[in-house]
Amino acid sequence: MEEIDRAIVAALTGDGRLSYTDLAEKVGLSVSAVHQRVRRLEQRGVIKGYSARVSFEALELPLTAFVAIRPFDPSQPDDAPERLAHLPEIDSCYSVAGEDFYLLLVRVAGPADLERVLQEIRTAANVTTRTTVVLSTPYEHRPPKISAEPAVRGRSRPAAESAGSTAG
Amino acid sequence: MEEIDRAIVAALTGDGRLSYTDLAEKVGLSVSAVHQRVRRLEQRGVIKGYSARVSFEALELPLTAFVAIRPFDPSQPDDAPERLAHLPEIDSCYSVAGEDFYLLLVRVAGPADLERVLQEIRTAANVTTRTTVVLSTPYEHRPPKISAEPAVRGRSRPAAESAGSTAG
DNA sequence: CCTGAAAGTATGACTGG
DNA sequence: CCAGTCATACTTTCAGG
Repeated sequence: MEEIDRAIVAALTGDGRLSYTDLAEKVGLSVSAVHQRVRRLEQRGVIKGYSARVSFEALELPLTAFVAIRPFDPSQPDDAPERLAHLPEIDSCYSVAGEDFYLLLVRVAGPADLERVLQEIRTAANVTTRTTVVLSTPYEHRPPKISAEPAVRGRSRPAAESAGSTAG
Repeated sequence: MEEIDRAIVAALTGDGRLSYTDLAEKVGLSVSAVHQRVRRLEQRGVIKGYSARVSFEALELPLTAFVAIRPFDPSQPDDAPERLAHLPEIDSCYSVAGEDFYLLLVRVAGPADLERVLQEIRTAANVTTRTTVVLSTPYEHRPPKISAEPAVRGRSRPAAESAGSTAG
């Protein structure tokens, strides 16, 4: 990916509702060109979609917790993510290396809700849980570093490109 | 918050670029009314902003890890979040209950990058780290459950519903 | 791959139930 | 608090360098 595409992605991660007009000004292209690039980025899957950022406190889900799970019986087929997908309190599910099998991020209304969700997790996926309550969130979902200077790290790339220089 | 506002928030978490026209159709109000409600939701901080969802693989950040940290010297002032904020590889920082002080979510290009970031975390915040590598992400950042559970029992005027299968 | 322009559509403010 | 209208701005497509 090249410099202008990175600038577009960076701008849209900061404000997903930026108009093509503003975007064109930011990156120094015409509106049509920017529009074309955004469509290509969406089509290639670089931009997967757009979301509103909501306040979980305002949605009455002020309690966040990480729930590490591991199966009671490791010989059983491991389909925990599917068996837990129906629980709307689970924000994210990560398959992890280490002692645990999965790490879940859950958001609930309070301790009583957390207790209920933990029970549902245990019964639905036949797992044990180890829960870490989040006390506060200094920052979350920060835009990734998308610099204009792509650092090539140890992967083979087309021979025509050379590290650190702009390619045509 | 009431039912229609919840429906609006749910729709916008699923697609942050929905037009007010589409939104009005979904919730069964006029464009003007929906527009007014969205502005109030933004103003009240329920909707904090809009973002593009990007593919971290496409951004050449395919390696995700959780880094639990705790200070070398617990008597020192605990300002780890500020001292780590400058590291762009840190996606999120959670203050947690339990053995560790903070849980960081980091995204990097590969193992070599992870090693470098861990060193930077340790020196910048004077902490020890315990890292859990993410192998895969079955799902992430799912829209929270918003509707169907009003806080106060009571029914306002029924809104005409049409075409309801969005944002589970 | 870019620019520029034209048609269709959404937005934002305002009037009025 | 909701609906309708209108001027302005944006989006989207098409022709062309």
